[in-house]
Amino acid sequence: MNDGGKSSGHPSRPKRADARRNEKTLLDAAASVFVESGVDAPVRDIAAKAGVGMGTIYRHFPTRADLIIAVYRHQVEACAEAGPALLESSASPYAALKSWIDLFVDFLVTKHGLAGVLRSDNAGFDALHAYFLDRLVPVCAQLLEAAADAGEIRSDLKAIELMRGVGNLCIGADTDPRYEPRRLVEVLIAGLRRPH
Amino acid sequence: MNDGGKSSGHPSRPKRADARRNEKTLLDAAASVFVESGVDAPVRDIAAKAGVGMGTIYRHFPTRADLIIAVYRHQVEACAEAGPALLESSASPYAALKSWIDLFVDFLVTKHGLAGVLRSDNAGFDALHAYFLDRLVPVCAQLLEAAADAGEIRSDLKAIELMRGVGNLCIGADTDPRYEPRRLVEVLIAGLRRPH
Amino acid sequence: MNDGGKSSGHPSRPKRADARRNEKTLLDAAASVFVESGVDAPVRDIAAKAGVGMGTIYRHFPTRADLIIAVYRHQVEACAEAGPALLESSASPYAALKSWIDLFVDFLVTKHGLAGVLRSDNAGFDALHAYFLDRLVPVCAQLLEAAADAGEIRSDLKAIELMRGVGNLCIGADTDPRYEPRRLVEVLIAGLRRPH
Amino acid sequence: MNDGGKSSGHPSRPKRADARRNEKTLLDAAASVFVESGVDAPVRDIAAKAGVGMGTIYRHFPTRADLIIAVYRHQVEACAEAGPALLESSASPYAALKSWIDLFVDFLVTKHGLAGVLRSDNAGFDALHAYFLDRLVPVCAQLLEAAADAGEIRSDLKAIELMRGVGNLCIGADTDPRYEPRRLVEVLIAGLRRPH
DNA sequence: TATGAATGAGACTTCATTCAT
DNA sequence: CATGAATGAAGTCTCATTCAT
Repeated sequence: MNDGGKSSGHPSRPKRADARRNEKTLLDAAASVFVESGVDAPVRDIAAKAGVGMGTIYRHFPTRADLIIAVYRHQVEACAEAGPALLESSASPYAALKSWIDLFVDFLVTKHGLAGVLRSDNAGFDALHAYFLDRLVPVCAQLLEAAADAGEIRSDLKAIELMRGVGNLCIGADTDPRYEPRRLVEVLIAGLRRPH
Repeated sequence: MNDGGKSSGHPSRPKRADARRNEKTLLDAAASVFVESGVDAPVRDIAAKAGVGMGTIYRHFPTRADLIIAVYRHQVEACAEAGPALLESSASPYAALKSWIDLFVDFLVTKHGLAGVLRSDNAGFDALHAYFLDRLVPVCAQLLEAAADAGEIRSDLKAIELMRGVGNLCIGADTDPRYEPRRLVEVLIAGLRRPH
Repeated sequence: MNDGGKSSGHPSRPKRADARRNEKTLLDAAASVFVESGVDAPVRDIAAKAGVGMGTIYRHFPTRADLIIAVYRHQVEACAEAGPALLESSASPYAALKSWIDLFVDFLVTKHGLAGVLRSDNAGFDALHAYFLDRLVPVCAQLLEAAADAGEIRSDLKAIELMRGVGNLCIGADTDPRYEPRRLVEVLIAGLRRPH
Repeated sequence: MNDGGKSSGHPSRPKRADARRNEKTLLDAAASVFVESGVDAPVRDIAAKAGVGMGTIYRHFPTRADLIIAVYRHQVEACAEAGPALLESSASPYAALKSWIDLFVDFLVTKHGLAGVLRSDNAGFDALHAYFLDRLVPVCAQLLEAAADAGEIRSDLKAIELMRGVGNLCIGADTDPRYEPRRLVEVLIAGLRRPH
């Protein structure tokens, strides 16, 4: 994981520490600017925020999609890891589901504009979408299945649908302070309960 | 093309006759282009779709907001009028609410991108938003109240919240064929049912 | 270019009274708008000021140059006629020259932007320029010659030069209240006095 | 212009020289195009003349005013510096004044359209106007005062007025070969001579 | 003949992206 | 490798001018 004093001629060389640090800086800057100006923010703004030249952005993330994907990968990872933990520590699978959804909502709402991208169907965003779902849907599915198995909720709604719905409900929450998605998400989750 | 009942033998193009319905044409074209490209679609595209010059757009709708507002006013009117009728013809207030929401969803989903604008808080869109809500929220509120009075649903969710939620759930339904908002809306509406 | 009512085989037909009145209205409106917005003012503005459609402007003055020329012809006529009268009523030819130049300056300064056009070399303005000079230069030349003959001024400056100079000195007087062209014109005229 | 400490090893320095050369090119091109088409010339034309993209214009001069100001600053500087030198090397203050005015006229006439801007009162041009006067008026005032002190000329005309007058007399000299402002300026300066 | 809606060229400005340094 | 200057496509908006009624 380091190149010590080694120099040229290395096949398949791991990234240098400073390069990784640079990439981290870029992602933080991009996330921050996305929050302020949306995912269409000028590259120049992101570069400025990161304190690097625009060329550096392009070096690390050849296309805007790459950058956005990287930003989301970063965020998604943290969320995904929280899923199983909640299932273990909660009173019931349904409670765990609710808690995880809350986490998911917090995540989306806090990260300004993220929900908006989630719905995007722009070419090149498929990769983001795919990864996002690949990583999070299983977690959600696990929670959903556990609750269904416990007889707490209906079992005909797929995890991907639920996540999409929750994601959509979060759209615009950041720009409109009057909009409170949590209440609606609560209603949505309530709608999952097994009908008598 | 047509002479609208007039049997005059004009050999030349009835250009001016078309122009009389130009505004309608413009609205239809704008709605259509909005569906395909969103409300930020180039004015030129809308003009091309309508078969008119760009200047014509600006003549009728000086600002983009004016155009969008006009497009929505057109759509909203039809939807709003359907509300009371449904309440009368349905088996129960809750059924009427469901039907109206279905109508609303159809409306949003069919008119691609409309849901996206509904959430916008851009300057100048306030007028659109205001009108939209002024016209539709009372209708929804009436249905909601009727259902609440009948004891069919909980009464702590405001019409504006519900509409916002339904609107959000419809975002992206047009561009992603895999996404079916109706199921989620159904779950949301189910979540309204009075808890036992 | 413009030969009044003559066209395509018609014998020179005099204009109808109402047509002439209409043209007068147009010229007044154009002059007024030129004062406010300059000679590049939108045709629509002029039409609005005159209370007619834009097409009417174009009917009477096919090109912008035609309109401007007409406006100036109108103004120039009045100024030209004042020349000989002043020569007769003044104490000396030089005094008459000064008075006429004052008149000319008043005319230019009052009619906003007129001086600016006078210097223009745009195609189509040649006709205006030519007429303007044809009508005014002889008047100025008469005054100049009289003063030179009286030994009051040097005789090596042509009328056309002097008028051009005075015209130029008036440029911008309308838009910049701090600029007072009369003092400079006075110095210029003083510079004409026969050197001792 | 070298980078001084060449051995210091600053690798991120060389671009500046190119950019500065570019700016010079831009100013020259703008001045040239202003001469041909006036200060309202399309940015595209200026960019084409300079052989650069339009964006380069905007990078260096965000607004048109900035560009014009820069063009004038460039020209004005050279003229201002010539003032004191002339006062020292001329036979009399009046002679120096005449020479400087000649220089000023040459400057204005050569740089087509410059005189036209001098009279502008458009918003944003205040800065240009202010700088222009700040830099040149004192020079002219110095010459004027010296001549007045020497009893060669009347002392009631301010430098700013004289410059404005000379500037105006130069308007159009470039586009109309028949117009020779120098003769008129000579008359104007002659008009300054102390009357007996 | 008068009207003014429609047209569309043209000017402005912004940024994504490339590439010389 | 990093930088940021340069490019130029794309979008907005304004009017001069035409022409159907």
